[in-house]
Amino acid sequence: MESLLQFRYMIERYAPLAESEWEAIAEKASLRFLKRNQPLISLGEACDKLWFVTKGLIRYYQVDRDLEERTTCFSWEGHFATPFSSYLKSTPSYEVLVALEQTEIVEIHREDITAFIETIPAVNSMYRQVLEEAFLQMEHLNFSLQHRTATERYNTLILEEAPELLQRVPLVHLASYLGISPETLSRVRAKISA
Amino acid sequence: MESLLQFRYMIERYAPLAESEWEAIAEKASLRFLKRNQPLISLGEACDKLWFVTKGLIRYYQVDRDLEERTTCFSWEGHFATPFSSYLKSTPSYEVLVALEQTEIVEIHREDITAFIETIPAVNSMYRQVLEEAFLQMEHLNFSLQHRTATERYNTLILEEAPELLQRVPLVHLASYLGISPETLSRVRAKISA
DNA sequence: AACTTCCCTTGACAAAAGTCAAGAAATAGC
DNA sequence: GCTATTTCTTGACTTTTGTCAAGGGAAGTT
Repeated sequence: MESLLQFRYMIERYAPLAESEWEAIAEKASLRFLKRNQPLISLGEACDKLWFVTKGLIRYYQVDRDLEERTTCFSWEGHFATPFSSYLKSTPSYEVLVALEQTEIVEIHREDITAFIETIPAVNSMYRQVLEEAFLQMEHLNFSLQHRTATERYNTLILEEAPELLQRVPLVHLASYLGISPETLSRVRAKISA
Repeated sequence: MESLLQFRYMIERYAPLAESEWEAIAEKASLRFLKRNQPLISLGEACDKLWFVTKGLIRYYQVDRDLEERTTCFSWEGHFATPFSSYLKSTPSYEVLVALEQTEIVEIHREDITAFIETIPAVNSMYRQVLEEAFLQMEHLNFSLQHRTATERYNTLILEEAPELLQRVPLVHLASYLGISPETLSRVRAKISA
């Protein structure tokens, strides 16, 4: 499917768009292509764009005190990708977003999106609801991290809820996302398949 | 301070309210008082109200498979309190909100708030920004749970960022919130003060 | 195809955290 | 002020997870 259209359908999942509204949005939206391992935003850059992934997969990570990369999140086709704190507060990003695969992205400047949120009800509604859903997702992840063992987290967060990540993300990064070492993840997997 | 006014100030932190707008809101808002240990919402109840705490402290927990209470969150004066999933989706709540102290709350029906979000720009703006801030908070908690040890979590999440909880919340619940056993928390504290 | 790099697993051991049980200390409620 | 209850700590032990190190295998690049 044409990539811009994917973004239109995303908005219209929440409320219909008038043709003129869509044209206004499409005019401000541009496409961006990333190669494997290419960063979408690097450490310390400020982010003034909103991104929507139409193809491919983005990994989020922070560089920790010990210089290790700590993976915090993934975004793939059909989802937004943004270093949210930097986007909202116009501060240097402490997280890096990098493509794990060839990735295609719809990009819109924050000022344009902000304007659309004010003027286009469908965008307002979409923005609010995407935020609400992301919040619930996050609550879910939180509970898992607070109160579940490594094995349980792997089972629910990966095997049940995002099995496609297994094919697309190196296990080191999944381990980091689950808050465990790669070796522990390896053993968890060995025990399950035994 | 008069409690309803606290709620008004909350909204006006984000954008000014016309007097007529505030009157419309005040008319729909009511006060509610909870004694220590009194639930604000119980397991399986659906939530169709939004709550704002003006005095006191609310603990959130879920009852797990092993019948243990897993604490997930706290809300105190100046913050909203809501079983967000139940509130948004009108589904039975899987979390319980209970007062840890004598607590005073501003209550507004969801339909009224929804209407105000549509019609009063300040409420729209406040709602969106409170959600955004809560999301950032959650990201922060998440990172801590994913990538920090028990001791580090206690240091940052409690000692640095919410020390007043120490005086107000039994350590069992703080331990659960940090994703560790009460014994471990006790040892962490012993090691720190040594 | 050969080479390099990255990825994953496994073993041995160390460290961190959980569990069970007992008792001390603090607190709520009368 | 007293009592019953809750809360917190500590010890001994178990389980889980992390760390270090080595090796095999897959995948990307030239």
